[in-house]
Amino acid sequence: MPRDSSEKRMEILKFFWQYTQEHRRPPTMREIGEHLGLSSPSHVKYHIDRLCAQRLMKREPGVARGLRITAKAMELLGESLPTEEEMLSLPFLGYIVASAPVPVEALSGSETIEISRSLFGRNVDNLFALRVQGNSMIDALINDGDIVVFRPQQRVENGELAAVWITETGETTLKRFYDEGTRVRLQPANVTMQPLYYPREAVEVQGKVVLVIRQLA
Amino acid sequence: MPRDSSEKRMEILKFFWQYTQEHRRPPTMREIGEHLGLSSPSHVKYHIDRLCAQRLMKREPGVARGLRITAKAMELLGESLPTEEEMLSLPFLGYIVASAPVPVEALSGSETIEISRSLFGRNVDNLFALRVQGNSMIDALINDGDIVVFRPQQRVENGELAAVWITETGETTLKRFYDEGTRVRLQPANVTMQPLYYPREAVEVQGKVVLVIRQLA
DNA sequence: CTTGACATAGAAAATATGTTCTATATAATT
DNA sequence: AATTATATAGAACATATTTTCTATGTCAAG
Repeated sequence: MPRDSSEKRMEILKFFWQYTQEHRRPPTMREIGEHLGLSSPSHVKYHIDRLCAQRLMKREPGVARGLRITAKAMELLGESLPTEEEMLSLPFLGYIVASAPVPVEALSGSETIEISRSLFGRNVDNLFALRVQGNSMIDALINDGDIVVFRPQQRVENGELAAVWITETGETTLKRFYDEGTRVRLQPANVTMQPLYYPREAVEVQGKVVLVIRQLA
Repeated sequence: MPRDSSEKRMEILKFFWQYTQEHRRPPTMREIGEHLGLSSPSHVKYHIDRLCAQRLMKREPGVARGLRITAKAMELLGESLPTEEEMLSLPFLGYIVASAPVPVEALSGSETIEISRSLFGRNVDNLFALRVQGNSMIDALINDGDIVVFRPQQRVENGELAAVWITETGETTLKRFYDEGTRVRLQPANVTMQPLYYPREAVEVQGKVVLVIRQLA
């Protein structure tokens, strides 16, 4: 009885995707058939051929498990295929503190943090991540323990959140940055804390905050 | 001439990885042998078997292209394997508002958001994500536009951030949840806003906040 | 020097898997 | 009513792939 077989084909795509995720290899036609309850491999091939005609799948003739799913099919499935290109592996450089910032030496750890590319804009070069220690940025909605991702840059607009390197102490701190002409003001985002003032050449902006991640439970 | 065959094995791992990336399926032993210049499949199997013994690869006997590379091998290769298992594809269900919460119907979108598994604890079943609209949770450091990830659960501790379904309006809202015996209090985290009170059976906790993500630039 | 572990090759056998062919049934079309 | 496209099954076949077996050459250790 020819039921709605477009649904059946969709089921094939879905199964193909699942199976590939789980086994790290494409399924055979028989495996697909088994899942769908189709008892002959030729029957599966029949549907596969149609899926290929619709450009929802692609095959390399003659190779075992030589099936692929196309981007078109992925859209149809509503999956955003998390390929390697979609993922960024950011260096996770340790802690950044407001009061007693990390020495730059610490900025060489080998840990990384994986974050989906889609959470960022165009330029994702050299992004790096730090974990915030202390609650000096609480008014900027950044809490103790939050992970902050920075885009490296030497200049930021006044008032932006930035990682700032203080030459004389060799430490880096997270503050709101204000260039006031004769000096710069590093402003904690916490009403109970006082700003720091430095000559402009005594500090160096290392990057600006582009993402904040907070783990709760 | 028995050269340094540990290097040869490394080459196998490397080729396996490359091939898998490129073709979206594991290579056969013959394909590996061809690449390495080994002329017999048994020779390849010989090395593969040793790689398996070292737990650098894994196989399912009898299945064509039934090879895998282990995490241990990935480390060896210096690749940070952003595999599917390391990634979670959470359903991104739309917006959640405090004042005028989304109707449940909206909770069926097909968008997803990719987040690294490592940002979560043990249980990552059925996590889902919403984007916050409005600033009613500002005191909880959750801002307009933030992405919030929930773990589905029916009970939360008093004071925890929860997605709560209000039966009569058919809407879901993000609040601090307090069970006060005769009633429940849904408390916005914004001093300028008043709490909502409901009979306990009029609301249903849908999940608790486990992650907050804020994109800045 | 002998022994044994390792690296290699080739062929043959055993399976796994894709492909082709024949046949049947239903639904839509002519 | 006849025709055609679609959906399905089963068997047989061809080929891809893994697995087993036998052999040979090198090297290190006894």
